[in-house]
Amino acid sequence: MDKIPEASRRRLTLLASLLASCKEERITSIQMQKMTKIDRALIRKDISLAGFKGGVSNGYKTAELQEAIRAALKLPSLDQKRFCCIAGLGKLGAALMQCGIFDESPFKIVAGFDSRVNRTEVLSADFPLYPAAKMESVIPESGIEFAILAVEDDQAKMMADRLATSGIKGIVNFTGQILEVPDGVAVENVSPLLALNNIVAALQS
Amino acid sequence: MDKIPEASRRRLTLLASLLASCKEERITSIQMQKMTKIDRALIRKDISLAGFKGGVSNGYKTAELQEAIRAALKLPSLDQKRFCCIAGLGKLGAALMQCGIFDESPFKIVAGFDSRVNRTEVLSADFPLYPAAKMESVIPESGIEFAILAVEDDQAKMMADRLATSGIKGIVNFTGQILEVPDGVAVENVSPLLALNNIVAALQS
DNA sequence: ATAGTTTTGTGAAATTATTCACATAGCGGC
DNA sequence: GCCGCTATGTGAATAATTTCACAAAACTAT
Repeated sequence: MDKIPEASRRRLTLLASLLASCKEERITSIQMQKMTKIDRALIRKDISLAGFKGGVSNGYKTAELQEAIRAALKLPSLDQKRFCCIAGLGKLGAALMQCGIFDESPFKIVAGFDSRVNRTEVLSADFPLYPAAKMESVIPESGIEFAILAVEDDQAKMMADRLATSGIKGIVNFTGQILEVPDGVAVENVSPLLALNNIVAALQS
Repeated sequence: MDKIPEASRRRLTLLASLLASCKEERITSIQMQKMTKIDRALIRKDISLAGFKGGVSNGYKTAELQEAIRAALKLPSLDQKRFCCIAGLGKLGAALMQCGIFDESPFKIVAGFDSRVNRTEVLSADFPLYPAAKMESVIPESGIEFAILAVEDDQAKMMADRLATSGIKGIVNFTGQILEVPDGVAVENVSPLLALNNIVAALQS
């Protein structure tokens, strides 16, 4: 149960997500392979890496396995919400904050930031919106750990720097820019453009 | 120049994206390492895998390297646009179609779909919006290859099935559901929730 | 029970990926 | 043109991941 390698971690978070929306009481490595395209022997190895041993001849108990993976990866649960902010309240940022995607999740948006004052005034949310100048004070004071970055590309670098300076531990990057961040800050690139390029590249093989 | 392994491909698309927004004329593996956190020896190996040999003592020519990577991965360029659609015109889908993120890209949104007729009537875009029932006919007829899936979670499975049936080759999945798709259809999961979980898991190590 | 399936958990083997290390080559200054 | 610096390109070494294959365990049905 030492350190789980990155590739396994990513597969395990995917499995956790799969299990979260699985309605069956039990699930086998074969079924998980069908959903995720991950080889079933590898799935079993990953589960074993996560320190779980509960499988039997008709598979794993869904709830038990999910809980084990969440524990191994130290994923947050609904009763210990982790605070996030949205940086950039353009069309995309505004939609992300309003679309309710985080409602049932262990993550809670507690602030929004934009460098254009009129965005923070025009929009409304059930958490406060601040001008970007307040980032450095609001983020540490509110215990915000993670940021959704949805600014225009030309502001991405600057905003990422400021988020890092403010003590943010992870950035979900919706911009098309690759962010250079200090060690200890994790970046997850979810730009639709990058995703499409990855798809095109994958189809070639 | 045979087949590039998936891990290398992903690093190369990242490099391509980095190069696309790099204003310098030349770039070295050391600078790329600083931006991407990929070891510079590995970056050189990947570039070599892509079949490029142009580096010299002061690095690679940015434009040349970018072009070589795009060619090796067969990434689309601005003069051969690839057609996409958006499935799900809720807050997030509508924002994605309006926020202009694809404007300067080789991808072009040419249709939007939603199962709620009033969404397709209320919203407007510079491409047509259709009720979901039209998917199976519009997608093949318009030459649409890729889809952005931004429906509610409870419709994700059904919509993914229908997209696959309609001949879609790749899905950028914004939903929290893991999609089971036929072979030959690529899925890229960009759910912000999955991204946040990956970040939390990464920070543990 | 018992026999027949099914699926896990895991060492060992095979494969793949990454890092090392260095010969080679371009560039800049003198 | 020559010397020192810097960075590439790449075999060889190392490390890691994935696949294989099978004994052990647990269900099912009779």
